[in-house]
Amino acid sequence: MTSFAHKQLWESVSDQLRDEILDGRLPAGSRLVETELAERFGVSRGPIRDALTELARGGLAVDLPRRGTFVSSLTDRDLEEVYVIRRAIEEAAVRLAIAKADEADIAGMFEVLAEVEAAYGGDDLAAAWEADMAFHRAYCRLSGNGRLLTLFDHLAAQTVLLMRTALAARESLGWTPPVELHRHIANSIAGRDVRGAIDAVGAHYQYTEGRLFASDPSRASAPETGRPAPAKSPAASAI
Amino acid sequence: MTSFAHKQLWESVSDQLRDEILDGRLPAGSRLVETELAERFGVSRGPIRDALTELARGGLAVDLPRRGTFVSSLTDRDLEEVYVIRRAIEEAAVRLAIAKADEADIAGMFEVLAEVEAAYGGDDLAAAWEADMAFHRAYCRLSGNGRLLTLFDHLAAQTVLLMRTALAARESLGWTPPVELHRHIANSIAGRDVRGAIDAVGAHYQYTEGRLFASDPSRASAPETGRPAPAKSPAASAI
DNA sequence: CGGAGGCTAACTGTTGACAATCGTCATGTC
DNA sequence: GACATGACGATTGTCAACAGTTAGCCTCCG
Repeated sequence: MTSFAHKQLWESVSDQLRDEILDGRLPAGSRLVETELAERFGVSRGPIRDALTELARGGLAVDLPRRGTFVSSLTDRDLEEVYVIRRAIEEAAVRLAIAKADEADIAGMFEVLAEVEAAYGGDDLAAAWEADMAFHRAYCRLSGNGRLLTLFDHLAAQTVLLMRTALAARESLGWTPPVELHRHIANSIAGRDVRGAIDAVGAHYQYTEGRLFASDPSRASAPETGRPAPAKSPAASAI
Repeated sequence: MTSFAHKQLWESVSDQLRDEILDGRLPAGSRLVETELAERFGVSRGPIRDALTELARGGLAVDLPRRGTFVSSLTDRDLEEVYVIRRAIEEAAVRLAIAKADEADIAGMFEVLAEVEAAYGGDDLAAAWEADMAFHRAYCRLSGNGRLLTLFDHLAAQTVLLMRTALAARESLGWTPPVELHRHIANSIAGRDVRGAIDAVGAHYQYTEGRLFASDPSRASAPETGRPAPAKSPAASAI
């Protein structure tokens, strides 16, 4: 209860950089030079290195050994990877949430959902995405699985990053937010309908992926046959 | 092809420590003192810190700020968290593997499976676990999803760690390895039977969890009602 | 004019040292 | 006798500097 955890220096740096990356102030591909950041934040290179490691851990940056650290420039393929995992763990999350959440938890989830719908009604698309993630995060939290929650946080951050870079450019218009799909998920959880909730999550992702990859005909429904190099490092594909 | 990647110092340290943790030479709860390790490995504290960060990232160690780093001592609750996520992503993995794997991939998977069964026939339980993980890893790799694969690696390492510490003590006897469940998974993938493969993975986990938590009657089928503190850090529960 | 090779500058990987913090133990007080 | 308080030791967090490597540019040669 009491432990204020004495925020480490690198945490402040990491938080600040994460905000700038997700805000777009640090565009994808930007080089993050340790000495520059050290001077800018008024600390030594040590905490900067820790902060960059943390960003790389969350998928927002990639570290090329002896080359430097860069803001991740995620591709459609990366987003597909992220979505596969998000769908899998969110389906597990709603199953657990139904088993563990009490009425107060569910009421809180609906509050978040209302904020999402309000945000989509406004014209700040970035704020809407943030609220959208907060809703998904809500039932991941109700799963009571800490590992699942932090995993979701990492994946959500990567989702937001790509949303900003890729989607905003090409089809920010034809996009209609999946409000009724969200409500379907929430209602299924509230109604303790496991099958329905899992299907609702699946429907949500099917809709979203269909929307995102609509412009790429090669991914219509069949997966590509040729797999690229084994890629020991998962981030190697994204500079 | 050419890039030898010039293995960083911290990677060697991290690999060595990981082996020792999974071997049991570094028991759960052991304190990992930076200065000691620096002297032992003949390097400075910098690479040691990087190595410990990597271990913490994989869940094999926990870092208490200003207190030190310790080998994770995972609890049943941690194992349950791990298994929930493993089941979720492995179900997704087999789905993708069926879509993407060619015949050579599947033949390779069956080779690994044969090694697992041979290992379970022997008397080196640790080697059998390692082979077991290699089989699960095989179809995660066939998913073609790099993030999923590294996520699996982290979860598998935590599984092995807890297997050694907890399970070996209490019921290494009554344990019958799920060889037929493994073969069911492999056959379903080979037969391109998505539904069957997913169900086979589910059956495997249902069996394994039932075996592991059999001694804990409170977890028979109903989840616990009282949730502990929110636990901002997922590793906080495990010293 | 184009390309290969070497040179230079900049940055990361690593190191050793300093300082702040936490746990432990001893001491003193209620 | 139990609890609070203080000092000490050990360990981590942070810092500044050195060495090796990488990328970019410039020159030289064909």
